[in-house]
Amino acid sequence: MNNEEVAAIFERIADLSEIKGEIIYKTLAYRKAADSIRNLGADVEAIHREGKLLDIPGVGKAIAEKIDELLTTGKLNFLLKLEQEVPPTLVDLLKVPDIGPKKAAMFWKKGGITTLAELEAAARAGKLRGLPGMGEKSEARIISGLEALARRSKRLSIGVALPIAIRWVEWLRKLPGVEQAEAAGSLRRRKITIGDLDFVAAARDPKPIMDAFIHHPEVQRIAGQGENKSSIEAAGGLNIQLWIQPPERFGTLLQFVTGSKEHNVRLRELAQKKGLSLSEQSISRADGSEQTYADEKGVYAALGLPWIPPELREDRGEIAAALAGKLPHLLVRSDLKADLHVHSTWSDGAATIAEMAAAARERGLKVLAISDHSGGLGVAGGMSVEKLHERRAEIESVQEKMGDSLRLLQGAEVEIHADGSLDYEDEVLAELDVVVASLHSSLRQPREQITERLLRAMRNPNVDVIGHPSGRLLPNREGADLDWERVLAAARETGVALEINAHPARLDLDEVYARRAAEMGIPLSLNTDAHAPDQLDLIEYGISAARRAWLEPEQIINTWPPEKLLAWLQNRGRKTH
DNA sequence: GCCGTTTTCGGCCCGACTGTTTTCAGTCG
Repeated sequence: MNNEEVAAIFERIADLSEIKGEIIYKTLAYRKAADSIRNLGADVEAIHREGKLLDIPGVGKAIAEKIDELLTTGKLNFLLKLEQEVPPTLVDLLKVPDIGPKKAAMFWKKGGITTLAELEAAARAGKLRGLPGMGEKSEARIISGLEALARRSKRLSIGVALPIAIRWVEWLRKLPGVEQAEAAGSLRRRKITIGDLDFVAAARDPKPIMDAFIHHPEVQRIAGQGENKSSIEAAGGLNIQLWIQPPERFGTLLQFVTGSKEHNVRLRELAQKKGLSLSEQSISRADGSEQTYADEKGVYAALGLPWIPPELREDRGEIAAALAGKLPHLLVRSDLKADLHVHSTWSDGAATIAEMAAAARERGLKVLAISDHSGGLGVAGGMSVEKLHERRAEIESVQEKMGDSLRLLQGAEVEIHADGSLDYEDEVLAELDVVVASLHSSLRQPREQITERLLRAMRNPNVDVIGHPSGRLLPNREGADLDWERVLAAARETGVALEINAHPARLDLDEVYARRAAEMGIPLSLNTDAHAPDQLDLIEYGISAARRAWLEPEQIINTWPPEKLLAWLQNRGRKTH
């Protein structure tokens, strides 16, 4: 079982326990454990083998035993029993807005409802309104919620969500009375996929702003409206929240709405230990006095912490690091000197080498590898060896024109065949300055096979970088089922760099493995995979991904001074394994 | 069910919004 599967089991236990009416702190413990497992970056099976399950935060004796049973026998009696007590289909009801564990349990016990279909039938027949705590309005909200659920978009990739969010923020900032407005929530933390959009605004009088918000032309449904907080549904089932506080309370508001929820819980626990109470409005003392904060920095300072960058606010150790003065100094765009993975018209790119080079120079890069596809990838118009040799002259000619301002490298993105062999012979690879080896096809091979395949490519001393290692496409296509323990071990052994592909549909290597890889001393390479000049700006998404992985500049070879990077590339081929 | 620079037992974040159970519970972030 992989981490995701184990995590999903504990989330299921949490959902069912909550409906069963188990004390809330037990269900929170299951959720916390699920989260931890998902964020491990290491294989839970490997940790199990080493007998180190108790080292996982939020995993104690009881949960460790459950993991052990799960990984040893493939099933979990505790869950099987739970599913006898609580109809498993009830967890589907929790997805409906306004239905939580209490209502789900009530529908089941008092109304005999266990499935979404039964719920909808009962609601439309007017049979919900007689149940405890249910009136006509609640029944109508359930129907509306069921419809919203059907319309609701899947999570958006950050590349789709960010431009939408920017548009809304600009609209908000133009409203009279709005002194500040920001996108908060998971978008501000730059998660790779976004569920809802959350905006915060500072204003003296919130009413006209809330009014404008719920009457925005894109609003399809008003899910809630109040003085400080309103919630709407926009086109495509996208849910959007707006929170408003006066300017002097904007700091606590922005902090609160940025989240994550888990980060905020830790922060509030910390506040409590200091005899303080943190909310979106202020920090208050036991005597009732309160202090307001216009910016976030003040909020963190009041708790004895340096400001924590939003990308780190996931309760993955950032508060402990902040307390110890050991927050990473995260990568910023100006740190990046090189892009080792861009395409040109020699394969499936839209721009010439000269155009890509000019765009790279404009953006302050010092090194650019033209890494067109090898011949094997038919759809992408990959280069035959002959074409590759022809291209060499053009790169050299553009290099002459660029002079010292930009160093162009002869590169290729070489296809890793289904058996792990590469698309070009070793002699051809050896002629190149940079070899990025990537999986594009047969991604559904079984774990053992696809892992071996990738490892074979990594062990080729001509390979410098493994491009978008998992091959995932966000938000829907899962990556290859790789044995990450072996992949990371092989990367450490061979010294090959793992790519963080900045394209917002990839962001691959995933942040949890990127963080672990960096901790293991594995070099990482942050590249755009640009197929046109303006796609060089997609690097922003990659930077966010790297920041979420706690990466510091020196862990990314693209930040190295050009001489150091070139020396590293030249020495790669001579490595013995 | 987890966890410990106050604790191995007794805690475990805080407030807005909604609808209904006329004083509060449920849901959400």
